Amino acid sequence: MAQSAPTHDPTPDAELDELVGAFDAFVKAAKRSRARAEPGGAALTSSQVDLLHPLLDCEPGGLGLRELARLVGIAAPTATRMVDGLECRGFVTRARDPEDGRAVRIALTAEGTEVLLERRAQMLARRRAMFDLLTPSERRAAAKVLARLATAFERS
Amino acid sequence: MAQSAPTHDPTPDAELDELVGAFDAFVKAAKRSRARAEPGGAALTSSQVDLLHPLLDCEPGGLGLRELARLVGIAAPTATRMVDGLECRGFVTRARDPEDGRAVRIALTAEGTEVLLERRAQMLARRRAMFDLLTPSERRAAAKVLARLATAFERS
DNA sequence: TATTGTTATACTCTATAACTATA
DNA sequence: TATAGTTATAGAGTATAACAATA
Repeated sequence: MAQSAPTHDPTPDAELDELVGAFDAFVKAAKRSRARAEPGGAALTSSQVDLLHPLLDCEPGGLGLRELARLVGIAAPTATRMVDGLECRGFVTRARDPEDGRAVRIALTAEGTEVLLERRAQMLARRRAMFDLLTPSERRAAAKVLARLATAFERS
Repeated sequence: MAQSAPTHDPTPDAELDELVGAFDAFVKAAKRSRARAEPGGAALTSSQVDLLHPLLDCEPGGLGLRELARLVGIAAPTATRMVDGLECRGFVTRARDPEDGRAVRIALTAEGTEVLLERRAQMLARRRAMFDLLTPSERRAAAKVLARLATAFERS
C-alpha cells in the first residue's frame, strides 16, 4: 500500500490513520471527562442546559415555544415536555402571550438564571482547568487546530 | 481580576477565552456533522455500535452479557434489552454457555459483522473526507494537538 | 386555512430493585 | 451464599400524528 508517492504528500495513509486514532482517543477522553463531571447530581442535564440557553439572551418577554424548539433543534412536543418539567421546578415561567392567544412566552426565572449561570461557570472552570495543563504555545496551536477542524467539519 | 502577572504568561485570559471559544465551535460543528451523517436511516444507532464493538475482537464463543455490559460501560439490564433487539434483527446470537448453566454467550452473526464493519467504514470515510480538507502540516499539527488534549482531559 | 401549542403514542437509552436459575 | 441473567419499573430525551384554540 502507499506506493511512496514522493512528490509532496509523503505518507498520506499513515498520517491519516494517526490522525483518526488521535481523534478517537480525544473523543473518548472527552466523553469520560464529561461523564465524570456529570454524575447525576447536577441540577440540569445537558439537554436542559441547551434548552435554556437561548432564554438568556432574548427579549425580556421570553420566547415562544416553537421558536425555542427551533433554536435548540428539537421538535415542538419535545420542548413542551421539557418545559413542563422545568416549569414545575421553578426554572422557567410559561405565560400566555397577551397579543396572540395561541402563543405562549417562555422565560427564565431568577432561580433558573442562577442555576444556568452556575452550571455554565462550572463547565467553563472545568475547561480552564484542562487548558491550564497546556503550555502557552500548545494552547495557541490547539485554538488554531480546533478552529480549522470546525470549518472542515462544516464542509465535509 | 488578572492583575497582569507580567513574567512569563503574557495574555492568559484572552488566550484561554479564545481556546474555549474554539473548543465550543468545534464541539458544535462535530455534533452537526454527526447529526447530518446519522439521519435515522442507519441500521445501527451509535449506542448499538458501541455495544457490538467488543464482539468483533473476542474469542469465537462470544462474550457473557455482564462482561459485555462492563466493557461498554452500561448496566446489565440495559445490555439485556439492547441484545434483545439486536437478536431479533439477526445481528447477534444468544446461546446458553454449555459449561455454566447460568451464563449466556453473545456473539455477532455474519450479518451483524457485515453491518457493523460497513458502519465503521462509513464513519472512517467521513473522517477521512474531513481530514483530507487539511493540508499535510495541518494534519500533523492536529494529530499532535488532539493527542495532547486527550491526555489533558484524562488528567483534569 | 394556517399557526401555536398540547396530547397521545412510541421508541431508544439509561438506571435500580427484585426475581430466577445455577454454582 | 454468591453469581449470571432477566423482568419490572421508572425517567429522560427524542420523534410523528392528531388535536384544540386562535388568527
